[in-house]
Amino acid sequence: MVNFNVLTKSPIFKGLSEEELKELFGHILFRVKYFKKDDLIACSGDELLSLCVLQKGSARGEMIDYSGKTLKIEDIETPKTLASAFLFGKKNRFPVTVIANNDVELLSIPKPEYLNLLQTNRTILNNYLNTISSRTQFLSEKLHFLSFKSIKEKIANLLLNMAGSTYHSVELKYTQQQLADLFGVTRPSLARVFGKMQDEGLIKINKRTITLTNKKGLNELFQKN
Amino acid sequence: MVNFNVLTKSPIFKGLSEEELKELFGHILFRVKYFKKDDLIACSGDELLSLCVLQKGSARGEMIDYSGKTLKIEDIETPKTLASAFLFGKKNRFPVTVIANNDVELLSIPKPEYLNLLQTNRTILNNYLNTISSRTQFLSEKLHFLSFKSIKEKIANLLLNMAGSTYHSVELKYTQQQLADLFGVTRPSLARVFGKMQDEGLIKINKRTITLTNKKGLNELFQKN
DNA sequence: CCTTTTCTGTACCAATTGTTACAAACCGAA
DNA sequence: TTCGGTTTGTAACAATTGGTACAGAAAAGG
Repeated sequence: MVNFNVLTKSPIFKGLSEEELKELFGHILFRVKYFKKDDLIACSGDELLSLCVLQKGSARGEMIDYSGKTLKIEDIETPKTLASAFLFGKKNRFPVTVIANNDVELLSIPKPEYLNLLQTNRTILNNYLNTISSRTQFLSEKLHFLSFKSIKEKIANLLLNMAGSTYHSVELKYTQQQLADLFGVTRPSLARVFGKMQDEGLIKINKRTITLTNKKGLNELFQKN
Repeated sequence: MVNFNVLTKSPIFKGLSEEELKELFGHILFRVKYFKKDDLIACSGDELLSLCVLQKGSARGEMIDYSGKTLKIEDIETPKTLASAFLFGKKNRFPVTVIANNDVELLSIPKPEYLNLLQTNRTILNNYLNTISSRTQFLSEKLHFLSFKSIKEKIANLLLNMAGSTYHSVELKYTQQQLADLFGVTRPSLARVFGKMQDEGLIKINKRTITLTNKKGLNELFQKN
């Protein structure tokens, strides 16, 4: 049975009332699939032929390596959609293997039916476009951030971003450890670079407050590429 | 004037005939904007309020750093769309500054009108969904690839991907230099790691052909994370 | 105030990669 | 074949970062 109340809270159906949803679902084909704990919901590489919305329970995405061992895990909670960014496009296949964490109810709408929904209802179209676009933008930002190779560049980028063109000092909201995790480096390495940048006269550290004493110099770190 | 012939070749209008396009464009509002060489088409941070298709000329995307100097460049050729992945989503703003390389004609369709097109014509909807989804998938892959930190991991990932589960030897289609550029590392560093992996008995190198002598060992490189 | 925990600065050494340089191997064209 | 350019293997050294450890500073809690 479709749980319309849950669906109204999902990213792709938000903004619609239960009544509107019921009306829309009266004109399309769909299925509700049931899984028990540790059931296989989808396999990495499976073609995505329908939009899948978790309306009950939670699932985990697992990466399987070449020898068959589980690698990384990502969790998918209740009102969310499975691999929504992979429903269309050239490689419309599951990037991960999806397994049920507990009793799971999955609303499955075939791609053609979902296209009907998108063309019928502007809110649903807007929701979907915003969802996948936001994801693209998130990935773009992440990728841009990763383009800074050295720790020094990462710090410079962070500080210049926080300061903008007006401010000359910023206050860090993270501990060194949190910042190190964010950068994907070790804490001592981060501290070392901070110290070196202070020695070089680029910044001045006072507790969590960092003064950008040489903005021009910080900028020049990016020139040599 | 709209050049419908060019538009039929653009990623978001392909599959439609000139006649169909003319018919569709008869029901929506749009503009054609003209730019001369080095004219500013859009500024980084500008809100994206309309879909922009290049129907003549070419443009370049420039990143401006904090001190005002130009950093990186990306080229946009004729039948393509400007920042199509940034039309929707939370941060629907230009990620780069766009400047005309020569005489440019830009078809500009306001967002609400484009939404009408998407709802009216299934081909256009499919095209757009495929376009931005493919981009997301491209970014996802790139990001996944960047998650391998060391050169050794990158090589192992490449080889295991090329070999799959059936083959035990692969032939590289790139020179070391090309591969190094792809990985974002220097050529000698890459060669060094290749040599070391051969010494460790993981692979065997014969010209461009690489035999995976120890697949299990290659896999284990990813375990320690 | 003192104690405990957390955070920070720093030192040391190992591992990895970049940089530069050079010679051998390879390959296509004359 | 010989020549010239490209590709590859390798070496030596520098720079960066990771890993580990430890002491002092700061913060939190009694």
